[in-house]
Amino acid sequence: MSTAVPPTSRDVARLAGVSQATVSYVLTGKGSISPATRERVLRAAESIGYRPNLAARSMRTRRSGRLAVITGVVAVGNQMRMLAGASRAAAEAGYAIETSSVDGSVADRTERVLELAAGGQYEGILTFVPVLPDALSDGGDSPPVLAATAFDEQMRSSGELAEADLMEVLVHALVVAGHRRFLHVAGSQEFASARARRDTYVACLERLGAESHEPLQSLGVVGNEWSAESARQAMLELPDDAPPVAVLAANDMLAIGVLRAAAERGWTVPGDVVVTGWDNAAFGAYTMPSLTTVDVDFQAAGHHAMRLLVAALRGEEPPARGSALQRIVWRESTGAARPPD
Amino acid sequence: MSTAVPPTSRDVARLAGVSQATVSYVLTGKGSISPATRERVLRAAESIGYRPNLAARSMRTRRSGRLAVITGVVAVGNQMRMLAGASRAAAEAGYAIETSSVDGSVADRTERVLELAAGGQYEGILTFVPVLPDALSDGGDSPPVLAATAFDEQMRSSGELAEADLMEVLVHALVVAGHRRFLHVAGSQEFASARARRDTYVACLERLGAESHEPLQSLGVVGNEWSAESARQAMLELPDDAPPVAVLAANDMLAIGVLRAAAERGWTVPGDVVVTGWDNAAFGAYTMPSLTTVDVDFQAAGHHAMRLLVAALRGEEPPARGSALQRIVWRESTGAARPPD
DNA sequence: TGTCACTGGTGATACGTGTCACTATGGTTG
DNA sequence: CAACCATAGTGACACGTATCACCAGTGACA
Repeated sequence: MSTAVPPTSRDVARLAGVSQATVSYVLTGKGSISPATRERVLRAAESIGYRPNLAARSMRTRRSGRLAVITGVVAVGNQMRMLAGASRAAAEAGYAIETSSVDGSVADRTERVLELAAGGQYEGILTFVPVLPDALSDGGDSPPVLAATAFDEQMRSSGELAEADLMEVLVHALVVAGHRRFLHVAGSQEFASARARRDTYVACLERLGAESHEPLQSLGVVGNEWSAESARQAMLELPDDAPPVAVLAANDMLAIGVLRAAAERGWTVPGDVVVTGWDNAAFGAYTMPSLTTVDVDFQAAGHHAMRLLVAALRGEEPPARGSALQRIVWRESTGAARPPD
Repeated sequence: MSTAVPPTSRDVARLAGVSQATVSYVLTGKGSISPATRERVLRAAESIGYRPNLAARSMRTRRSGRLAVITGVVAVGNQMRMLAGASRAAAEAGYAIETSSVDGSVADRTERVLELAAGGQYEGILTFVPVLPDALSDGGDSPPVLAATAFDEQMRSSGELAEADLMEVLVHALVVAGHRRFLHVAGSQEFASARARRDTYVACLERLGAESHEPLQSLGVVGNEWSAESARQAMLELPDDAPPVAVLAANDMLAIGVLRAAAERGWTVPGDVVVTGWDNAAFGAYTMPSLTTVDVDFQAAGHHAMRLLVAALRGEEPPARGSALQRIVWRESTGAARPPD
């Protein structure tokens, strides 16, 4: 009752009255096979529930059909959704993905990626957590390694709309709403997304400060990790005369730390302080006050990342990204501020 | 420069001056090989960077060495951490895991699991999201399918400490603190964890109601999904004379919906209402007030789940779970309530 | 001394597939 | 009618490993 031997292509061949080679040609669609025979083979395969043995196929073709995805346990973005998108894209391209979770320092992660790349059982590697540039490659001798966190830089260099551009929109809207003093709570600068948001913030404030008629003040940039606690600490260290101030946090986890600290200091939000986050985490709509944030389509991002990887390992042109993946969600934490239009 | 053919066991054999069979025996540790020869083979393998071809091995052994993990995108627990734990356990047991993300109804998920099980390329399947019992099996003809969400039921039947028992501790502590009116906001009853928490709550209140000198009132159980919005709605529908009431939510996402609704209704927490969550989500320490919750070691849970699966497919006894994976984290949302000791 | 058990190792084979080289069969053309 | 070609299909082989059957040598023991 236990081990029913799975049917092979020879079984199918016997049943269809053809040779095993013919079955193989039918299934790969490569040889020249008459429609009648093709039909007969397909029926035979169907009838006995034949499924090609992937191990044998992969030995013959020397392609494993497997991709590795490196995930972390850091509370950044929504890796679960990215994974879902990547998983779907991989399936569409005929690949299976294998997940490898890794924490530790960026050096540890890089080490792990190199190890996986050298292992030779993956055709490509996609990482959701940052690694040192040494590990990244787009082909050649070793399998391509792509960092999903490096998008922004790629896009920036390729002239596409960078994902952090919405940071400018946020700042503009807050200026229009009358805010003059700004603070950015940055995320771990290992992440390209954190760097992009920070850089955009800095550049934007500089430019506005130069253009503006009224004096615009930046209290600078604080923080260098993704934890709510670091954001809270940064807020608690602000001088007493700080508010009113507009705090732009690099993600929602930092933003909730800001909210908490404001409450602890007796500052009202959005009265004394306004706050924005990023990522549209599920809890953000239910904090008091609810959190203005940037909604990111993580599933689409994961899907796109995987398509980029597949394109790279097939030597195809990288697919263009679809429509905008992000939009600002205005909520209570920014008070009356709204987009200019 | 492109395709350097990877070395095979024959290359190792030639280099070590032995037969290919000997190399195989050394690497699998099965034959009788002299220490000297073993050493020589290992050195040779090391020197040319030999790695066994898994496809060839798996064809020969008829074992794929691969397990599938089904994840969802539902905001329950911390699947990322569970995945990390499961990933580690699988690696320890010599298996590779392949992730497949699936959303949709429980029927869709079940369909997908059955499909993967029938595919024949996985030796076992672990699912983090609930599926219909039809799909679950622990061996026999098809590969074993184990639902990581069904733990509680297994533990309950085997007499171990059930994970929902801390619900009783929560209720007790709140009774001691003087609370007399209770409400449970339940999660999706598809999940065994949600059912367990609900059942424990109901049983506990019934028992206390019978024993107690003072009248204990349960406002019943509301909700049947994991969304903060459903919890909020449930709270908004409470009659005006409801507080003071102690609200025990099935997880932190529900709890933050409760907090939000309480604020909207003008009820203070923990003054008018006290609230507890579950899972110790990262945001829970930073809400206003911070959230009393149950800390769950998801990584250990995922690790344990994978070990159960591996034991099942090897026909071994299921490993006993280690020490307690859960503990209550008392925070502001329950005011002065503390454990009895 | 003959035999037995044991150690350390070899040669051959099968796993299931994709693909190369080749053949038989008609059909078309000179 | 001979020569050629396209079509449809076959037989054989190789991929890299694990394992079975077998063999040479060595010491122990009757």
